[in-house]
Amino acid sequence: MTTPRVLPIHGFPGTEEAIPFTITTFDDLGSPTQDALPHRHEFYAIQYVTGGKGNHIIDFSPYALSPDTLYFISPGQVHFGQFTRPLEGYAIVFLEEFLLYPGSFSSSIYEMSFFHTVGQKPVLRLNRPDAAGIKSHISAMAREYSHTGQERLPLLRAYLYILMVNIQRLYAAAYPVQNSVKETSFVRKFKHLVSTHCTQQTPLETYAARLNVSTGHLSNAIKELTGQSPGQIIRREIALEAKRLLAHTDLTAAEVGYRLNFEDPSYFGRFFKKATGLSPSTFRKQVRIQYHDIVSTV
DNA sequence: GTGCAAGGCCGCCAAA
DNA sequence: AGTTTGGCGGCCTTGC
Repeated sequence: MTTPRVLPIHGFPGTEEAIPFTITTFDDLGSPTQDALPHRHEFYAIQYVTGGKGNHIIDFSPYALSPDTLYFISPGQVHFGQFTRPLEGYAIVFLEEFLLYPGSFSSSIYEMSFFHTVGQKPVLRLNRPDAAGIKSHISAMAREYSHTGQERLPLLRAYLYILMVNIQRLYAAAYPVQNSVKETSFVRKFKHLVSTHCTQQTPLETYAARLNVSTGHLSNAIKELTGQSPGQIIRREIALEAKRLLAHTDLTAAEVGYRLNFEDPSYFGRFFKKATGLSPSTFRKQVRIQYHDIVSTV
């Protein structure tokens, strides 16, 4: 198997209608080969798995697939599946703007702690009664999706919102944190901004301006809530992007560095080693052995 | 919010 | 050839 030269980025799947929202079963999704290759999305995805066997690898962490489990993929995350039995269940995908349509709810995607997770897994295993509730809600969503008429759009938005608030409650119970939703949503918003801007050299003031706070407040708040300085978080995100490119492309280490705005390959090497404990080329070898193992042991 | 000093980051160079 | 390590210094970030 040859490594693709570039890492695929999937835009919103083409639909006959204009709304950035779809719900499908994995059967209807067609070629599972697409999901078996490392790729990333511009959209959010909630996967409700009811059957199938294998592993789902999200940004280098493998998660065994099991029934009655939800998987949350945020924009930019590199993921792929290794299936020995095809997936069963639903995939719900949407863009953030779907929640922000005129007349929609004022809530923000960043209030959902299962997207842009801060330390927690992007996975939620449901117990039997919770799974039944989520499943019937998603089934109702899928039915509404196949309808036509004016009420469809507001209903789908409402269904999605209620689904996410319900998931949020279960997720918060599974992964308790001490900070409030408002505080952690600020962190998630910052981290998402960082993940989309870290490949350019973006000064701290730009992030602060986007978040409508001063640089001083940004530094203090992020340090307070995460224990890390903004700079540390930015560098961690850059290191993650470097890992993605090393693992999934044929770019040389120096080229990966250039892409991430490192003028000097030698400094990039030192940066990467400090962040991950491994040199770029050792990481590349190691992760490919790991993935090969996952492929062959499943 | 402002100022300042210490430390860490980042780029240049050499060498293995 | 490309990668990795190390020294050196300007300058940005951090934390008081």
